[in-house]
Amino acid sequence: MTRSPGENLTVATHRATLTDRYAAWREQGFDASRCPVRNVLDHLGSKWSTLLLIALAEKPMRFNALLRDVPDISKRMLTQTLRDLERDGLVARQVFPTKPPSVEYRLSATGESVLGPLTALVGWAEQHFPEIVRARLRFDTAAEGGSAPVPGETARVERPPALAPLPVRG
Amino acid sequence: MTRSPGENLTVATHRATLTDRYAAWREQGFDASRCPVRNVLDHLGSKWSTLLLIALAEKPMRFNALLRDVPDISKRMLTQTLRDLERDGLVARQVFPTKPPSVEYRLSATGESVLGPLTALVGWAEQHFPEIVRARLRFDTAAEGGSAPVPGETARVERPPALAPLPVRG
DNA sequence: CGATTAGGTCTCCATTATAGACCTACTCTC
DNA sequence: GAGAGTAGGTCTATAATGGAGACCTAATCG
Repeated sequence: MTRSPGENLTVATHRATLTDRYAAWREQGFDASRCPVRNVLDHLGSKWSTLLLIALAEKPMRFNALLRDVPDISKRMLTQTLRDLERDGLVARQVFPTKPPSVEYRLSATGESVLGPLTALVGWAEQHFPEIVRARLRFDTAAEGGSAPVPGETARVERPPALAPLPVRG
Repeated sequence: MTRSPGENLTVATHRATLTDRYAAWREQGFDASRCPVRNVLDHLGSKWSTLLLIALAEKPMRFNALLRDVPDISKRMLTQTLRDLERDGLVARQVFPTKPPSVEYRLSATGESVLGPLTALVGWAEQHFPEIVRARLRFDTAAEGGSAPVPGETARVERPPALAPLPVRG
């Protein structure tokens, strides 16, 4: 489990773990209400959730502080995302009886527990970001410079064809 | 870094890391094109991406195999999600010149490298799933059983008011 | 009295997701 | 050689979601 440079072994382990989990979900008919990926990760993956969790990782914050801190978010989305996070128990909302009542949001224990996986993912994203940008450029220029910019083209075989021919029929 | 039960120390580390990263993004004006969270994680978090990555973690698959395997996905979304993943370089698309040309999708090296963080996140999701379900129930019943089911209610202060009074004004 | 702050809600429009019909090319069956 | 089936999609029409910004309530400041 120590992050050695030879990741092949750990990749195999992850593969196995995920395959196993996936099989289990399948067996349950992929019931959305029982599949953690569809149930939990969908929320986490939404545009603002991660950003808010990271913002709140530093310290508890009030509504308008978050609004200022996460520049492009609208009030509506902030409210809704915070509600979702609160509903899932990742964020706790606390109202203080000040003259205009102030509301503070903070990570719950559960919310803190997600920081680990989240850090791993953010680390991955930062590490592979240049690579991904390059891939996008390649893809986009390939799409433009392809055989024909005509949009009505079906089944174009752009990339070098084959290695293992795959059975022609099932 | 060894997953000991006393996670407080590691939580502090993650907190620090994320806070640090967040500050860096802020300094760059949160430019979306430079922020890995907004740029990369958004894609990964989309409804189908994770599921497809997990499906492909097991073995390369063809279009219709994926369509059958991930039951609720529509053709259009499968196409689009695969394109996105291909564009980001996480998935490689390979066309075989069989009689009806067949297309195989497989994880690229980059795609494999995300399995680690992904496994961590999936593990977290499965581990905390019951907890989250409970939180949701609590939240939903609290919302229903609240003072009034009338939808036109503003600024309700449902939860027990205060502890630290927070400065009344900035 | 009018302006400002806090913490939202509400409405409206634009974007995105989804289902499902359709298409092309080929093979197999009869 | 007509019709059905398979592979890998595209296209269209509609439903759901996202986002900008107006609006609301209560209190305090000038």
